[in-house]
Amino acid sequence: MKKDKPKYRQIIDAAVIVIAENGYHQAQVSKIAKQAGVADGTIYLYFKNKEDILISLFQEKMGAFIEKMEEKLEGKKSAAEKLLLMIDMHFQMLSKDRHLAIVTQLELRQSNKDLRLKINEVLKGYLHVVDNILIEGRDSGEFSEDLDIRLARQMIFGTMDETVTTWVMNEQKYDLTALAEPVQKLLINGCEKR
Amino acid sequence: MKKDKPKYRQIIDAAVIVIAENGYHQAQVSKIAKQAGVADGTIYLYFKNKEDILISLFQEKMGAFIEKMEEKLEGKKSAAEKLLLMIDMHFQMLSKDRHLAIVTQLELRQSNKDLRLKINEVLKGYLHVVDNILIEGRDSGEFSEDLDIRLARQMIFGTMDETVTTWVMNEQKYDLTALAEPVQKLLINGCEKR
Amino acid sequence: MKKDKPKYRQIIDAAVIVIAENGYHQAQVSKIAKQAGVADGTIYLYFKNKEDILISLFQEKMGAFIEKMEEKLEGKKSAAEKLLLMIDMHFQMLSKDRHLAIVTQLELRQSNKDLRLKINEVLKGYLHVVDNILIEGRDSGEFSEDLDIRLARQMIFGTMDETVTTWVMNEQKYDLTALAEPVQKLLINGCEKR
Amino acid sequence: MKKDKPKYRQIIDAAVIVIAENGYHQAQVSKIAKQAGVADGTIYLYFKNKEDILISLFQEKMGAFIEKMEEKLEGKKSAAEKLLLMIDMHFQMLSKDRHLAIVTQLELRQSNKDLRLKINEVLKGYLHVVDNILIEGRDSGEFSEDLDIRLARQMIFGTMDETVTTWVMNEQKYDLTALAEPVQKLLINGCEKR
DNA sequence: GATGAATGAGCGTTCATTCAT
DNA sequence: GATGAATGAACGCTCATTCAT
Repeated sequence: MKKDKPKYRQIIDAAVIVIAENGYHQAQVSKIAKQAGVADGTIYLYFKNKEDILISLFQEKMGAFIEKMEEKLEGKKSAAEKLLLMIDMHFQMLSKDRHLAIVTQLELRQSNKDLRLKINEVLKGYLHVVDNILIEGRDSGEFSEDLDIRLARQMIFGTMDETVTTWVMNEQKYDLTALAEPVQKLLINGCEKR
Repeated sequence: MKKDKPKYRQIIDAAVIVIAENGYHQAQVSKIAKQAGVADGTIYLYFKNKEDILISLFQEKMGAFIEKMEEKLEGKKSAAEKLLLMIDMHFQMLSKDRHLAIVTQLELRQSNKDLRLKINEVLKGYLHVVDNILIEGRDSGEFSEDLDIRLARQMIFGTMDETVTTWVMNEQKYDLTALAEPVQKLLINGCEKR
Repeated sequence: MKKDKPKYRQIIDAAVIVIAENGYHQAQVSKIAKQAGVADGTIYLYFKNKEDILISLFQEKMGAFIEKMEEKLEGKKSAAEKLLLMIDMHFQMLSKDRHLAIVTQLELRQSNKDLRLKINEVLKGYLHVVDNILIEGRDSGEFSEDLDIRLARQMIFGTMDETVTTWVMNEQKYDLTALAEPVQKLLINGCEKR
Repeated sequence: MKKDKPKYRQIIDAAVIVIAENGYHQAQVSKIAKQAGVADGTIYLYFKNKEDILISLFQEKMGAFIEKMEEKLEGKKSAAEKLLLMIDMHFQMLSKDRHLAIVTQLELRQSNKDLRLKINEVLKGYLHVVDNILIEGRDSGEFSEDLDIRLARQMIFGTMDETVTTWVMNEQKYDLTALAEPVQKLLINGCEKR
């Protein structure tokens, strides 16, 4: 399996660094190869084409993240707790790897529609995690019984995404993880005075 | 003033159509010129360069939208009503112009960081509209008194954006405007049962 | 006659200034028109095309110069005196008009072969002046009897031209006219000790 | 070293031919690549840009020429002999390569000021050769003791250049090398009868 | 005569991908 | 498996010239 050979990860990690430091459109294959310490041609022994590097990058990082999250979520009882854990892990993952944050929030979005459709495919795993939390919360009576799962999921995703993107655009100047709890509260309670 | 001449709008409208139908990276200047019914060189009598077309496009469409919205908002009393009006107008604008929806939600995001920074500049006007609604709601006692304006704004923006993008990615198959009210309710009440 | 209308000279003078200040390749017709205070299209009422402006420029400036020189040369007796007068007038003309010097020595040479052939056509008048001085000197016994007129003319032209070009390239920092006499002596006596 | 690879010379030689046959402004990179038998992109593995081809062309041809000349000059005793050798070699180099003659005398002069400044830089090596001959001649008593080296150099350069340019403009119809001796005599003796 | 908006042909350069070694 | 030299398609922009007013 190619994915288990050291050069596979080497190239993906190089791609994250090169894209974060140079921007998507200045991340030429030759630069990634140089950063990875391999020849240009070697890239094509491990990836079908440049797009394949980016999809694989997303799959590797996001796949590992979702797996880890599902594990941890089992330890939590209420939907509210699960939601908080998810937001917190999401913010922590991106806080820890500033390169990855830039790549996922800014650079990878410059890819064309095709690539983004494939990225969405990967995101479906994440989506199911959110849906499960929401369904669980609705069925247990924690959340409103007529909660529209799809809309609620879009609110949760959209809010987290906007929060992280704003943080990246502000050059990661403040502590993102501190926002996990207030964001969770906001998502659960909404704006209204209670 | 160049902006008042018919060819200015002609070119911008052509750009929206060409970008929506061909994608950002396949929207060559010559294609836009052809669609607008002018010569390639004519473009440069009205715009500094290709990027300038895109910025102007965004300014024209968004600027007009924000203006119209501010006018209409004056007629509403409560913050909740204003929020609903804003979401509804936002969804209606993009529902009415399917090309514009594709361009703002998918294609324009492929632009480089520079262009996106300029787009964000334009968006600041929208941001103020949201902030004003939130502040008003908080001060009037409608919304929670310790509402974090910045976070709430990110939730509102993020949710609307995610909702529209999902709709566009699903090829605009369902009625987006029907979602305005449920989205507003969700933003105000959150997920929790009350 | 178009040449007698004020706009004809106006445009030529504008061309000299624009070319000297912006360089040959940055001397667009629209810039020349603006400098001349006329509309772009007006240029084409007085000149066939852009090349025609440059040829006319050269004809006007050089034609007037040659005429004036021929007049003055009549007052001189010896070929040596005539040679000195010619060199002196040549250096003075270009010393007085720094823009013209830049245009003839540097910028106009960037024109294509066709234009330069036409410029050479204009220069033939000058050439005859030199040839006449040389023939007169040879026949009067002042100059060597087996002087190769063509070679001698090339030496004189070449030396004057190189001297002026070097002066222009050195940003006209020293007094060119002071070189007229030493140059004439050098051309007459050569390098050898006598 | 890129300069030692065969394609480096191949491209330079192709540039000489293409420029000579099509003119400076019609010498597109794609034409040069085709003539050299390489792909367009290959040019950019050996040269920074189009201008770099032209500078390198000049450096290669002129650099080699000056080196060869300095070697041969050592075998000559008197300044007069050295001057003759230099003129002869200059005329022979350009006589042997008709394409190169066209390029250096006509086409390369159409380049912009930047390129010509770089060409002048290369010419400084040649300039030193001439200066050395003149100084030697003056110090040995062969040439006039109050010879102005700078002016004399301008005369020699100017005369050679004008002679070659006239020959090229006359489509190289006569034997240029036959003019080496008469030109040398003229430069040493001047016009005057002795 | 004068205007100036409109035209449209033309080209240097980049970079993902290949393939002989 | 690994290399890296070679490939060649693709495009934004300029500016001399025209012509309807």
